[in-house]
Amino acid sequence: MLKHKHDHDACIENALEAAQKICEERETRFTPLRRRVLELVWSKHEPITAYEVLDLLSDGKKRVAPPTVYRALDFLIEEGFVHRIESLNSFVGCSDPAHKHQGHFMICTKCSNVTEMNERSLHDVIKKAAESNGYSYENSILEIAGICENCRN
Amino acid sequence: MLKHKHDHDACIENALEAAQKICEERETRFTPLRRRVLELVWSKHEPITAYEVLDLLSDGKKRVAPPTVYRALDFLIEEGFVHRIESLNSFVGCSDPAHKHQGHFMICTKCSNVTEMNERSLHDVIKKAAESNGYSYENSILEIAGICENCRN
DNA sequence: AGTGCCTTGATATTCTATAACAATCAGGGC
DNA sequence: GCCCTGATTGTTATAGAATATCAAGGCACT
Ligand SMILES: [Zn+2]
Ligand SMILES: [Zn+2]
Ligand SMILES: [Zn+2]
Ligand SMILES: [Zn+2]
Repeated sequence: MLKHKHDHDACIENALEAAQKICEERETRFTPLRRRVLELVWSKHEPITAYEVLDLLSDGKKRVAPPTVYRALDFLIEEGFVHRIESLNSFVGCSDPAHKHQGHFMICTKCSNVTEMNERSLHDVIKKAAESNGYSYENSILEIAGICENCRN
Repeated sequence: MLKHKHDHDACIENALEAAQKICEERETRFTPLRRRVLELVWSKHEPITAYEVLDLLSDGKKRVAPPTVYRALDFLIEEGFVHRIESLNSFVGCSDPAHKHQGHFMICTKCSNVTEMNERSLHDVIKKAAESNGYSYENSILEIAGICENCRN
C-alpha cells in the first residue's frame, strides 16, 4: 500500500483495466477522456486537485477548460472509480472500484499519503450512531488526519 | 435540539455568554467583531457560509471584506466555538464549547438541519481504526448525511 | 509620548466549481 | 447512406470560497 513498496505503473494499469471492465458490464462509456483523467488521478497516488489534473491534461498547445475535468471527475466518482477528499478539495483513486461505496480515509499530515479504509465494522458503527440519533443513514464521509507508519520512523 | 422545539434567542444568548466566559478564562479577546460573527453563525442554527455571514455583517452602508469574516471564523474555530462542515463549506456553532474537540455531525439532506454528536465511544472507535491501520491519530472529520426524524414524519 | 503586539480595514488575487450554449460524436431506424 | 436522438466534449463566462499583502487603528506597558 505504501508508495515505495509497489510498482506504481502496474498499479495504474490495474485501475484502468478494472474500470474498463466495470464500464463494459454496466454499459457506461469509458471514453478516452475519462480514461485519461482516471490515469492522471492515479498517477499521483496522492490526492490530486481538479486543477492539477487540468494542468496535466493540458500538455502542449491546447488548454482544456475546467468543465472538461470536472465532468470527467463527476463520472468517475459516480461510477465509484474515484473518491473526493472533502478536507483537501482533492480526488483520489478508489482501491476497490468493484463495489460501490463511500470511502473512509486516513490522511498523513506529513507526507500527504492517503489510505482508504474499507472496514465493514467501522461503517456499521457509523450507521448505528446515526440511527441511534434519529437519522436515517444515507452516506458518510470520514477523514482521519494523522501520521503514517513510515513518517513516524 | 430541534429547531422548532426551543427558544432560539435564548440559545444564541447562551452561546455568546459561554464564549465570553471561556475567553475570560483563557485570556483571549472576545472582541465585538468576533462576538457579532458568533452571533450570526448561531442566528441561522443551520450551517451558514462565510459569505452569508459577510452579507449579514454588511448591513447598511459599509460592506466588510472577506478576510474580516474569515479571520473572525478562524478565531472562533480555534477557540472551539464554531465548527466547519467540510462537505458544505459552511460553519456551525458548537454545542459544547467548554471542551475543545473535533465535531462529528449528522446532516439532514431534506431540511439541512445539523446535529452534533459528541459521543466518546464513536470517537474511540475512529481513533482505534486509525491506529490499527498504522496511523497515529490527530483528528478526524465525520459527516453523516441522512434524513432526520422530523423530516421522516 | 513611544514601542510593540494584536486586531481590523482594504485591495487584489488565487483557487475551486458551475452555468449556459455550441459543436461533435455514437448508435438506431429508415 | 441519411436523419434523428441523446450523450459527450468544447468554449466562454461567471459564481463561490479562501488567502496574500500591506496599511491603519487600538491597547498595554514603559
Ligand atoms: Zn473506495
Ligand atoms: Zn506519511
Ligand atoms: Zn462541538
Ligand atoms: Zn430534516
